[in-house]
Amino acid sequence: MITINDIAEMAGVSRTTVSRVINNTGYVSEKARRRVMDVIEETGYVPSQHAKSLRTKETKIIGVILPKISTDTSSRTVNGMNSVFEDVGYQILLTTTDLDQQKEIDHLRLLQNRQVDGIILIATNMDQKLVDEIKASKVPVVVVGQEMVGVPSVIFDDHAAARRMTELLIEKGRRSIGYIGVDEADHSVGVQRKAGYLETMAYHGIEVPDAWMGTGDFSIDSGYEAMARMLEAPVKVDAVFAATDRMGLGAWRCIRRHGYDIPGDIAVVGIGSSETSRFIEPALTTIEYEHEQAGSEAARMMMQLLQGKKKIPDKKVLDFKLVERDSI
Amino acid sequence: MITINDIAEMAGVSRTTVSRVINNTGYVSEKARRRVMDVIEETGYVPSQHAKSLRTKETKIIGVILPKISTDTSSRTVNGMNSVFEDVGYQILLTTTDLDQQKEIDHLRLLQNRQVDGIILIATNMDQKLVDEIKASKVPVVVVGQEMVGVPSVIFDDHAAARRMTELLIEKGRRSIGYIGVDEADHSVGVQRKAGYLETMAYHGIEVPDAWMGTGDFSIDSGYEAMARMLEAPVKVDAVFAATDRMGLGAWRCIRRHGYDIPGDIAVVGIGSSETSRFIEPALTTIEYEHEQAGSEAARMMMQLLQGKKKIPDKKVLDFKLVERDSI
DNA sequence: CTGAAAGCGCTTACAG
DNA sequence: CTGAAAGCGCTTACAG
Repeated sequence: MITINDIAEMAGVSRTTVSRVINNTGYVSEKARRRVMDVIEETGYVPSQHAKSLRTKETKIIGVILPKISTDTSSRTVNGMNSVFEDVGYQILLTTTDLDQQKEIDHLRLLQNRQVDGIILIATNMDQKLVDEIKASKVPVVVVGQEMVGVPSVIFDDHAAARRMTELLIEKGRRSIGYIGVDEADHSVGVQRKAGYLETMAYHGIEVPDAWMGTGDFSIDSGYEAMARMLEAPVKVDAVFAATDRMGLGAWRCIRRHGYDIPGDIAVVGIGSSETSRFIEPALTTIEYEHEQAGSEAARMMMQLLQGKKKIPDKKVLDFKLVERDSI
Repeated sequence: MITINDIAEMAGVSRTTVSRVINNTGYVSEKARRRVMDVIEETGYVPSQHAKSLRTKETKIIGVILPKISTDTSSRTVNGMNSVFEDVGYQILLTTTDLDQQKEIDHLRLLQNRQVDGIILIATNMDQKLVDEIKASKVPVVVVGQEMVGVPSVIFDDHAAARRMTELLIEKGRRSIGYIGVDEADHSVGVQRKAGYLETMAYHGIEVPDAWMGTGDFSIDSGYEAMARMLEAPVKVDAVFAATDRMGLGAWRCIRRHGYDIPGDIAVVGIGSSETSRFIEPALTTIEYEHEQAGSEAARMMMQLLQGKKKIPDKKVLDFKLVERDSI
């Protein structure tokens, strides 16, 4: 392996000078600079990041913790982060938790050991242990997807989105609107979306029997099953609002399998704007979140944190877009 | 920051001893070990990976170059790699090329500077410059998705898959089978799949007019457009084979929009087994590749390379599965 | 404008 | 079983 010492020797200067031309810092005579450049060019020398990091305490690597890599949401978010980090010469070190809460904490530690400059966590819960771990972090942490007080976060307005969607259903003349949610450990999806739905129903004076409230686990199948149970409710629903598109897809399929018409008998809506939801006929009405934007916002926040800007906003709430299609 | 020296001092031993207990190497008395362990425990000390890497020349990080992160294929492949790397304490450093060929080369270099232990490249082409760069790499490289002579690769049998799919269509009584492919720079998808189709057609003595051969760019829209052109061919097709599910989806939609029945008038098949292809009605007949397996195989190959095993297989060809559904 | 020297936090022969 | 010392490849005051 070729080192800075080799270059110095070949160029007939000290390694201090080589370092200076590499980093474009301090004074170097044009003649010396040229000689060094030439040698670097012909040897293909590249400085060791480790040696550099050891000295500077900087790695230009951002650790990213994902709940699951194989999802459209994750990949779009990472894509957004990548677009800003790339421009500033940062890279991403990815880890996945596979929805294991303990792993979120493990990876938080692991990444710090890797001496990443910062960590972006795509969060699915707000467990107190997790929050503690984040606050104890030696490097800046930005959270995406869940609002954590005291931690810079990028979130979607789940509450407003759910309200808006429920309103839409009511505007369209639906009254008996069922809901398929998820566990409340997930504050954004489990709590906020449900609250938006419930509040809007209450606002319009519509009572919601228990049988209209289903719970799934994000999967298509769980949406199917929740819907199947809902179809047996004593008071029939004329619409169903699934907290995610995938569960909405399951409900959609279930409704058709049971011989009902969409939207004639039952309207179906979701949140997430997946490709499949757009492609089926009738296409699913949904809410579109800009995950790329969430990623790039998180990255921008991280850069500000890294630049020592103290006064960065504690949270950034992203907009959503209602996508009205045939299922309604 | 707390270092090995602090631990040594607090435990009343030399840092050599601390290093020994951390790495579980050499002799350490039980008493000393315990003292060191205790101090590490209570201080929460973690060794600096950079200092360690600087000495050992090992980083336990594998660089992964992806053409595009926002695709099902990419994420499943990374998932597969992750599952094996995780067990052996390796992590993944991700970069994306966004289908820019120059970036593939740039990232290959960039990752070496990061002193990754190895690089896995999900390849979309076999440009000679790229091959040269790979062969010049200081660290082991494994390629996924394209066969590169002299470079350990994990590939799918695209040729056999396309043959099998064409055969199936013919078994079902179709003769006028159109094809929607992609640019030949992509050897696997562009060349191999088309060859499989063409050979099977020739084997059965079916002539293929130019108007049956379309080209897209992997997108749904490009499949739609290629199909639209094909529908105007003087000799009508009674089936269409798209080289990817996404283009197949476009063709599927185009056929229906033009008032034809699937599979009554025209059968549609693809390759890739995407979620949407499963969900539409009639569901798309397709070929399923095990991307997770491709990822884990690549990771295993990498580990063997890293362990200095010289005699690893030059390539690993993965199996495929025919998924017959209603579109045929 | 340039270089000698110290130091970043580790590991590893070597000597005891 | 243990420690002193050298060295990994860099950067950065400091002195000239």
